[in-house]
Amino acid sequence: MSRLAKTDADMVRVHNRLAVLDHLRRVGMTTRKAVSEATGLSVSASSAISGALLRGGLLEEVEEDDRSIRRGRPGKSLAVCGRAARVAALKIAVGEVSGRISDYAGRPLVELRRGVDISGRDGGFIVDLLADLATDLAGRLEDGPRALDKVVVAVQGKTFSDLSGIVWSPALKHRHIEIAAPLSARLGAEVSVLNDCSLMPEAFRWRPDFTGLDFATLFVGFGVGMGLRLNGATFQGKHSSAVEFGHINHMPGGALCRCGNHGCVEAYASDYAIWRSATGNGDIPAHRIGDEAMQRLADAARAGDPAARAAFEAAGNAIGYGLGRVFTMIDPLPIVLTGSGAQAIDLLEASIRQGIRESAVDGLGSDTPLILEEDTDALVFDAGTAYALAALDQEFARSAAEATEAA
Amino acid sequence: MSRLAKTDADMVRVHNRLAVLDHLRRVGMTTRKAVSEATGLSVSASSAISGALLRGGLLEEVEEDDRSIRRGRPGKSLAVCGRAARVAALKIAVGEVSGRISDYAGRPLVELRRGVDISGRDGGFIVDLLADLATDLAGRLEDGPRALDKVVVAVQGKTFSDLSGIVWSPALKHRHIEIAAPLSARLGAEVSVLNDCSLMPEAFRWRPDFTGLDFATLFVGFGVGMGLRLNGATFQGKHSSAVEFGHINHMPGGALCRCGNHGCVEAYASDYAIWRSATGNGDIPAHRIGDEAMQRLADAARAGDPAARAAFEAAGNAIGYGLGRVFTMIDPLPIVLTGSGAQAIDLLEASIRQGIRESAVDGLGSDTPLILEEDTDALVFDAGTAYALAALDQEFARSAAEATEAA
DNA sequence: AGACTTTTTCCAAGCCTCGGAAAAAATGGT
DNA sequence: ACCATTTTTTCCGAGGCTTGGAAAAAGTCT
Repeated sequence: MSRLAKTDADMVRVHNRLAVLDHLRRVGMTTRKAVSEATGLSVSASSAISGALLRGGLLEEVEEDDRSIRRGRPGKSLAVCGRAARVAALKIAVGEVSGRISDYAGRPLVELRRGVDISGRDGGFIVDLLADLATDLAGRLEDGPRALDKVVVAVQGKTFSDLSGIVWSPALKHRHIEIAAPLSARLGAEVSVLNDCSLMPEAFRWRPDFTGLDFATLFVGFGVGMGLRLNGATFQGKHSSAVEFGHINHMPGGALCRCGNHGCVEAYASDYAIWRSATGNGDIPAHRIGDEAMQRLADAARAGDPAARAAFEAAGNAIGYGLGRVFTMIDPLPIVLTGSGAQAIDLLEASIRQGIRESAVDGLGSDTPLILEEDTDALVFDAGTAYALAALDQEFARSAAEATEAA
Repeated sequence: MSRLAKTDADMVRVHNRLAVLDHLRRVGMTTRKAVSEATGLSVSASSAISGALLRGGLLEEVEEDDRSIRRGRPGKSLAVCGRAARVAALKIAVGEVSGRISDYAGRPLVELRRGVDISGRDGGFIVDLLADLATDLAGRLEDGPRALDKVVVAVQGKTFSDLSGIVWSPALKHRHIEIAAPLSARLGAEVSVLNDCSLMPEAFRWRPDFTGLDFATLFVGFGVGMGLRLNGATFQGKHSSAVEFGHINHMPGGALCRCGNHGCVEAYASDYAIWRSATGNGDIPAHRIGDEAMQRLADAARAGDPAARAAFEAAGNAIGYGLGRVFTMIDPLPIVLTGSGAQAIDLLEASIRQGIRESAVDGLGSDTPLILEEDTDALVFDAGTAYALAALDQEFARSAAEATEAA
């Protein structure tokens, strides 16, 4: 079996339609001419493709208010048509499920959050819960309920690499839970299940300031997780779903981690690890440390409490060494930081950078940009939505032939 | 600037020509029909493309001796035509430069090895040395000297990501040495300079048993280095050239490494580290530990010498933890091991696997296949040759239009 | 209102690949 | 020997997509 597959006219069409859609998602609104210049397509091709996508209902012509006073025929502005689809991003976390429905242009339409103790529940319950959540969300849409076109479920924990369900999650006692197939049957839309942290770089997929940029997203909170954008693609393992940054070993034979190993980054840098270290309690706390408790701990450190200060410093050190190791393997990368760690960045940053300095060759990357994103939930919803939309774009571009003949 | 570039008929042609070449490199020799089946191209297209490549001189029709007694018109076998090009793979190591010229079919034609003390020499000297080596190699070709079409220089040490030269090498005192441009001017062929370890996965590019497989190549010897093949592509960083596996931190605040940091994998697992640990000498030896010295050390360990045994065990442990960290980030991968570490695998394997077990989540990957390749030089030559040939294939596929009209 | 400019649309041409038919090159049977 | 069969190649028309240039459209400027 050869590795290179053939290409033909179909692929050219799909590729170029995707290029047009992709560009419109980035800039929001432009003319056919501008699309042509940005993509390298000829004006004729840009016009033809735009026309097909317009007839297919994926794009719409919009009135641009900002028409600068220039001579010549003004370009008709195109934009992704929100009405073309509805996608849902759902999220499973410890003690909570939440979700958001967005339109095809990526605009958020409704959001819901629901505290539920799902810890002991089985797969059927989870699927029911998600299906109800999605149905309730759809019911609250302004222009009436409407079937979803694509659903993404972001999960704390490890998911199957075929996006079918959950291998293991700290939110659940049960293991190996199938989600995609049964939920898809309930909702009538394709469902993909992914790890929340590894999904996160998708949130920046069309953000102009991140275009072409390789970076890492780092979640520090209940656990510690990472997402990587490398060579313009969100990194996905073949077996596991995630860059298990939290379980990269920091200190051989070190502190006990929830995973059973000793010395993981998470065993120093997660909420429970910081709490455990600051309180001098050697055990892993049975329940999740609340955000308020972490805030109090951070305030104590800021007030000068030595044990708390030391705990945050050890956390930053472990994160820094972890990043240094990643940078040594891959490259120094800008870091988007979120979770409770982002709230305590004042306590962590110095030791993070110090850790990188000590562990990366020539200390390379110790001055890497740290971008804070306080709202983790919004980030996950953005990421899930972007993932869903990108998948829809693919499907729509592929079936554009039918869309054309329908006109 | 959009990320997706346009596609057109030209790209289709290039892609499909590459698919045909790629398949022929894998299987060595087949018929147009078989190519069609393997690539997914129609028989007509396969035939047309083969014809064009044939006229362009990239392929040749060969007599297949193994013609099984079947009915029907026998297929004419095609193969990559060795005469189409000459490529050189050169290698810079501590105290030695070497090289090999191969034909376009990848068959080795001549090889040379030359011991030279290059440590204190500057860029001009290195370029002269490589140019002379290449010229001497070309002079020894059976069918007379001939200009090279592509040259790859594999270097121990860090190289520029634009393949233009050496940032730093343990073989050289000078830093920032430009190689590609001046050597290219001397030899009349494009020159690419890459790190030897990160290049190594290329050696397996067309090996059928590695098709579609993700794996890592691990060199343990004078230094410690790694190459990664991920998603069918050899991983290259944007800034540095290599997966600096040897400098992934193993133990915070641990043993002193040549790079100046403390606790790198290399500071435990490289020849000098093992030697230093076994002899109880705390300093980094000024000169390279010879292969014979390492053999003696290994034999001592096999004979039961406790210090030597402990040194090899610590080395294996550091490698194992390093692999565990890589596996946690990426995925468990098969490992191709080469260098003096491959010779001492009996002393290392247990502690390597133990280290993976202790550092990877659920010990995943501790049973990963370890494939030994004793001949490091051959591996590097194979890799450089494959890299050069792949680059040539790209160029030839692109210019196939001209080749066609020449017929 | 007419001249200019700029964006879109329209159309013939050029390249690929595809599918089917025809040709080519062997084997097998009578 | 000779013809039917089988299998691989080649040939040819059709279809799809992009391109470049010409024509049309839709505004400003004087």
